[in-house]
Parts: sequence; structure tokens; C-alpha cells
Amino acid sequence: MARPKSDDKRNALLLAAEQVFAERGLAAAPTSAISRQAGVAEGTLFTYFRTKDDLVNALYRSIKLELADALMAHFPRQGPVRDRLEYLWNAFVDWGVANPQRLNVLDQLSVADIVTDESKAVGYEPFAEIEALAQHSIRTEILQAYPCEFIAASMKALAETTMGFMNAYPAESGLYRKIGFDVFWRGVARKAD
Amino acid sequence: MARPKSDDKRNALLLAAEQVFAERGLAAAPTSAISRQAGVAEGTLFTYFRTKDDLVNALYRSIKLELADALMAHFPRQGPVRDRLEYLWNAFVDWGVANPQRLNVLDQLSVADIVTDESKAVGYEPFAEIEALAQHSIRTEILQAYPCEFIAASMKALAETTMGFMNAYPAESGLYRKIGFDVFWRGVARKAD
Amino acid sequence: MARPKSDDKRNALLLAAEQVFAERGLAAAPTSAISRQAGVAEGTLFTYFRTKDDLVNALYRSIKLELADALMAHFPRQGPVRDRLEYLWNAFVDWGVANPQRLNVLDQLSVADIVTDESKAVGYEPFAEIEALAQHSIRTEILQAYPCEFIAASMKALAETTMGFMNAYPAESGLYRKIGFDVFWRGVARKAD
Amino acid sequence: MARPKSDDKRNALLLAAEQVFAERGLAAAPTSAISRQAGVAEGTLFTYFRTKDDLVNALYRSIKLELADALMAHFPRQGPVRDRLEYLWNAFVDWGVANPQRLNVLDQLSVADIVTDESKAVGYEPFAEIEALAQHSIRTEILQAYPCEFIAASMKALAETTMGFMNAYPAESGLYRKIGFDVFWRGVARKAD
DNA sequence: CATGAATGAGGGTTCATTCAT
DNA sequence: AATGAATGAACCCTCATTCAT
Repeated sequence: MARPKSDDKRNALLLAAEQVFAERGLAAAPTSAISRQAGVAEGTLFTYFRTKDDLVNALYRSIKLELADALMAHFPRQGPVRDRLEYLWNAFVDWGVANPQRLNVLDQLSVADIVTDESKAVGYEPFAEIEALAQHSIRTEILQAYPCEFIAASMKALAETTMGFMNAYPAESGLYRKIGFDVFWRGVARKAD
Repeated sequence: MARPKSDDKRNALLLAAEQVFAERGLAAAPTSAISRQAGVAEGTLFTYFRTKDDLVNALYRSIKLELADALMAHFPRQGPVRDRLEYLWNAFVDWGVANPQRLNVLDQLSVADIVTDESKAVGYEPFAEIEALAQHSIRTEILQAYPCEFIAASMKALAETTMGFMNAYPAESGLYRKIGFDVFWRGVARKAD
Repeated sequence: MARPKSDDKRNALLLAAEQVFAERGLAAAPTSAISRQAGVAEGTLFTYFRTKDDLVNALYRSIKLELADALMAHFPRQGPVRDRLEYLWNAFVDWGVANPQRLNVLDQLSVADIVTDESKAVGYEPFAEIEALAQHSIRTEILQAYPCEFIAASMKALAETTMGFMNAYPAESGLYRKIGFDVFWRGVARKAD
Repeated sequence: MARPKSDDKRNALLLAAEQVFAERGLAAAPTSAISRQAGVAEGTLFTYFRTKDDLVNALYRSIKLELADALMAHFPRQGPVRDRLEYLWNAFVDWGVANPQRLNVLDQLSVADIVTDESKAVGYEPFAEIEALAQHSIRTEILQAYPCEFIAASMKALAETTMGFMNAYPAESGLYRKIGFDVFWRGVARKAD
């Protein structure tokens, strides 16, 4: 096979898309700017992604997967629920603070209707284990008897809020990380310990 | 610049913009579609708003003001903090559930970078009184000793999460409204009562 | 109504399309070249014709109508069949020789699959009277008992062949016009007179 | 330039081009579709034909040659003029009816301006013998004293018209073949026999 | 020679904005 | 002030052709 499609180039395009979306917003990001940023010809983008929408969906999945990896790679399968949730919390906000651009783009993509339901499903899958943990904790009466997607969504919402403050006030970063989790835990736990 | 003749037309344009943004997404909403929806000529839009960005910012402010009115118009200046916060909470989510389109557009606008910092500042202003309430409550040790913008932001994040569930499961609407507030209150209060 | 859509501009666009198609071929005729030739902005073309295909179909109909007018406007409703057919023959080839470009484009359009069946039907309508004449002449045994569309098609084919020679040898133009008709008439008449 | 390795591949490309042109029209036929249809890589097409135009011209010549072969291979060098012309007529329309796709493409190519005058000259050459026959017949007063290219052109025009009807009404195919020739013969012969 | 990724000029079309009416 | 035709820069994508493998 002559000159195989290069993973490097594909990744360069995804990264470039991320940067351009972060800078100019998903709406106003021409594919030409993405190609230029990636250092390839305009047409090349379309040998790696059939359409701009395809690129957007691929980027969404790729960020979601990376995030999943950050959360789940060393996730402790044992120990008190509180500790395990705090681990997730910290992994999440640390990732978000380390990759503010990526997080910003993920937020944009999450509301954009270019991202298909299928992509959303794929992106959600790795987080199923968290849901399982939550479910178990509800049954064992550690967490409140709320629908567990609601608990997960609350966690996400509070974590993103927290990240906003961590980014805005880097000096207080550690403090916000902690009080953010405290708010979440007290909010959803049966007994605050 | 003398105010253009008809406030009706201006409002019709804002409303039309909201509808079109809700249906097609902020990105894919041509001004021509907005004019058509408003029942005016394409050019007319530009006598009421100098540019499309102006229209978007005006819409953002108008929604924010309406929301502020919904929250603050009958806000009880007396009574226990918990009750007063719950009043706000309920007013917020009720508004969101009554105006899902408007809420959706507000979400879109909040991440769009067309909305200027100035608009965001203007949109925040009416909520200052809430902040004052929070500040007072912190000093009187009713709420946790967190930065009060953090508490406000947490409230907003949880309320929006809650609204999402209320819209998704209308039958459980009342339930979510309640448990949403409980999560928030336990999260930020010194003593859950 | 502000600045009404101008028939002049519409016609200029049709004429420009004809010229550009004649020069560069239907396939390789960018709309930008048509706009330029018509002396309008690129976008203007699309306020008069929704798509390029629309323009092509409109051009086809317009040429067909013009041709129909050239043939039928003074068509003699009386007299010997031979004379009446010769009138048509002459009107056709005279028009074709006077408008070689237009004829050329009509030929291109006739095989192009951009032209819809509906357009073809509309374009055929004015020629129905000729068919009626042919049918009558077959019944009265002036013409051979062939399907009359076949006679019409033969006439067209021979006329276009004839026009080719008239254009190629303008000095002999009159001669070809005559012998062309003779070939046709002897071919389809019961008795050559 | 040494002939490239495989004549098979060259022919496969010509055949593929014919199929793709027939299906999608000359205008909308990308070289990539032709390569795919031929089962070769995109680049390979260009080792057999320097440009797309070259391919088109080669296809034109190839079809013309094949047609010439169909007409001339068993052309009777003896016998009455009428019989010999009828032989040609039948050979022509039979070929056209047996290869409708090929005929269709030939029609498209004949009006396309991609085909060079040189190609047209080459394509005409094998038909010279017919012209010679016509010329002889005119001198011996069997045919009318018309320019013999005009007679040839008329024959071609009527034959193509005839083929159209043969393809459209296969059940009447034999009938059209016959009356088509009759129209032609009466049109150009001095004495219809 | 065969392959198919890479290229970038153009293609048709959209759209925010202007301006003649 | 209101209208909507006019404008032309940009957009996404295609495709003939080149060239590294």
C-alpha cells in the first residue's frame, strides 16, 4: 500500500480542530483553518474525515475517551465509596485544569447538535462503571436514594463549576478542588462523615 | 441614536431569533430566517440591530433580564435563609421548565463566544442581590464559609442540571425540583435542617 | 416593493448562460463565468435561479419557446400540405442559421440529463400542432403511413443536418435549404410532386 | 513512450469510462469513478492516459473504430447500390441497437468539445469508402446530384433517429429499421425502385 | 508499474450586510 | 422607516493530477 494513511496526520487534524474550535468557536471554524493549523492541504482533511461533521464527531469521541482514560485507568476498585468518588472527582478536575482547551471544546460539542446520538452513546460507555458504583452505593444506603443519573449529572455539573474556579484562581486551586467535592458529597451522601 | 419606531418589531425579532436558534442551533441560523420568522424584511433586522452579533447579545441580555425578573420580582426579603433560597430555586427551575426553548438558547449563548464580557456582566447584575444574601448567610454561619460566588455558581449549576431532568421526565418534575434543592442545600449549609 | 426583480437581468443571465455554454460547453461552465458575462455579482444569479440546474432548465424552455414562436407565429393554417411543411422547414432552418449558438446550446441541453422531463414536456407543447398536421396528412394519404412522431423526428434530424451545412457553407445556404427539404419530402410523401 | 504493460487494463479503463459516462453523464464522471469501475487504482488511469481528455478522445476513437468495423468488415463490394446501402444501414442500426450504451456515449462525445478535430478526422476515416460509393453513385445518376457528404450526413442522421425508435419500441424494431431506410432511399435516390 | 494519499484550485451556494427604491 | 435585490467573501467539498512508497 502506497503511503498509508498516517495516524500522526489524523491526530494532528484532531488536535488542530480542538485548537481552532477553542479559539474561534465551533460555529466559526472553517475547515481551511483546521487544515492550516494541522499543516496539511485543505483537501487532506477530507481524506481523513469524510465531512466536517465526521471530524467533529471523531473529536468528541476522542476527547471523551481520553477523559475516560484519565478517570478510569487507575480507578481504585476497592475502598470506601467516599474515597473512590473523591478519586474520580480529583481525576476529573485535574484533567480539566490541565486541559482547559479540551474541556472547553468538550462543552461546546456537548450542546452542539452536530454530535450524533451514536457518538454520545459511545462517549458515555466508559463511564458506565461509575454509574454502577453509584447504583451500588445507593442500594447500600451510602448515597441518597436518588436516580443515579441525577447524582452523576450533579457531580459533573459541580465538577465543571469547580474547574471554572480553579482556572480562574490558580492560587486557590487546591482549595476549590476540596470544597467542591465537599459540597457534592454532603449533597448526595446519606451521612456526611 | 433615536430609538427605532416600533418596540413591537424589536421584540418580534428577539423572539424570532430565540425560536430560530432553538430549532436550528445558533451556528446555523441565518439572519434571513430570523427576519422571516419575525415577519419583517431582511434589511429591517439591521435597523434594529447593527449586526447579527448585536442581536445575539441583545437576546442574551433580554433572556437574562426576564429570568432575573422571574426570580426577583416576588423574592421574599424576610424569613429563614433556607426558605428564601428555596424560593429562588423554585422560581428558577419553574421558569426553566415553563420556557424550555428560552433556557436552551440561554445555554447555547452562554458558551458561544459571540456574547461579550460586557453582556455577561450586565446579565449578572440583577443576581447581585442573591449574592448579597449568600454573603450575609455566610457571615451568620448559616452557610459554609466558601466564597459566595462559588455557592452561587453551584446553585446555578445544580439548578440547570435539575431543569434538564424536569424537562426530560415531566411526570417526575416535582420530585426532581425537590431533590435538586436538597442536594444543593445539604451541600452548602452548615447544618442541614 | 423595493427594487423589483428585473426582467432585464433575468434575460441577461439567460443570454449569458447561452453564450458561456456555447463557448465552453455545458459541463465546464461555472456559474461565476455566467454572472460575469451577465454583468452581475456571483450571488445575483441565485436570486433569479435557485440553482444552476434551474437556470439550465429555464434556458431550455426559453429557447424552445422562442423556436416555437419562430415556427408557429405565422404558420399558414391553409394550403397544400407540402407548402405548409416547407414553411415550417424554412422557418426552422432560418432560425437555426440566424441563431447558431442558440441551436448549439439547445442540442447540448437536449442530451444533458439536467433537463427534467417536465421541462421537456413544456418545451414540446407548442409543437403539438405540427404533429396534428402530420397525423391528418397521414390519414388523408398524403404522407406515408408511418408513426407520425417518426416523421417529425426525421424532419428534425434532416433539418439539423441541413443547418450544419448551411452554416458551414453560407454561400450555398439557399441551395442546402432546398435540397434538404426535398430529401425530407420525397422520403415521407406518398407521391413526390 | 513504450506502450504500458497491459492492454487488458487499458481496455478495462475504456470500458469503465463508457459505463460511467452512460450512467452518470460525461459531465459528472470523475476519473476516480472510472478507475474504481475498472478495478484499478486512481493513479493507474494516468499511466494509460496522460489526462482525462486523452481518455475521452481515446474512447471516442475506439467506439468509432468498432462501429466502422461493424459496418465495413463484411461490406459487399459488389451488387446494386441500393442493396449495398441497405447493408450499411442495417449494419449501423443493428450495432446501435445491440450497443445502446455505446451509442449513447458516442452521442454525448459527438457534441462534447473535449473531442478534438483530429479525433473526429480519425474517426471519420474508415467511413471514407462509403463516401466513395456515394460519389460513384451520384456520377452514375443513381443518387441525386447532391454533395455527397450531405447524403452521408443525411444517412447518419436518419439512422440515428431510427435507432432511437428501435430502442424505444423494441417490438417494432424490425419495422422501424425498414421504414427508416425507405425514407432515406426515397429521399436521395433518383428513382425509387 | 501499481498504489492511493496528498494537493490546491475551483465549483456551487450561502449569507451578513448595503443601498436603491 | 421598510423593503428585498444586490453584493462578494467565505464556506465545504470535489477532483484531476502528482508523487512517495
